Amino acid sequence: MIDKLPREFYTRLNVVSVARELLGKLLVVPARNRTRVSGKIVEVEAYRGPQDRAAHSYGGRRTKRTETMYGLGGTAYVFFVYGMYNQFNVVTNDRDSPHAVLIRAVEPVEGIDLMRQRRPGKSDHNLTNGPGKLCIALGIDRKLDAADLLGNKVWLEDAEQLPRSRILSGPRIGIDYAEEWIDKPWRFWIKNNPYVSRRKQ
DNA sequence: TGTCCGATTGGT
DNA sequence: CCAATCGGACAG
Repeated sequence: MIDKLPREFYTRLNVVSVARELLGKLLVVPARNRTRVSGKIVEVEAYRGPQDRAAHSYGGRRTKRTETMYGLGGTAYVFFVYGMYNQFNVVTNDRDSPHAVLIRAVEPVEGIDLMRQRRPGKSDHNLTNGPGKLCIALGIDRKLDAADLLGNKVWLEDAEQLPRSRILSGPRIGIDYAEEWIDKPWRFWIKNNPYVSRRKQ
């Protein structure tokens, strides 16, 4: 089995670099009978609290929900929005430095039959091409909030480093309230990958 | 306790 | 374009 990404991958200081380097990595969730459901990360966004107006931790906001963002790099931050969807994030940097990377889309790799069961009626390219969708397909919910990514509930595995020429970037999605932070090009995706979420590229 | 709104999605 | 849907954040 391929090794889990080590702690040092997550505890680096620059969340934007970590976000870019997460492209191509494998997100793994164990399923029944020692099977796995997994996907290759194809789209991410960096959130650099407490300065970043778009981050939940903006201004040092520290509540029951955001507390997870203040944990050690290599922790899962799973939150619930719009009354129906979960969103999976990777906490980065040291403890008390509330940075995180939102995983916006993955390409199915293992367990695609289970993903189809969990997203009935959806075509394969529509199983995991959005942050809420991939949580449904992979079986991620708030029970995984604060899980250690070096533990056995959810983790990431290494993969080949993508050359910069295969990566595109642009502004983050759904943060119209973030004022001067709206235009930061902190969304990254793999060029021409069909599993990147829809809406402007 | 009451109000406002969201790091989205799917259907019109 | 817009409704769904409900927990989190914050004011009072």
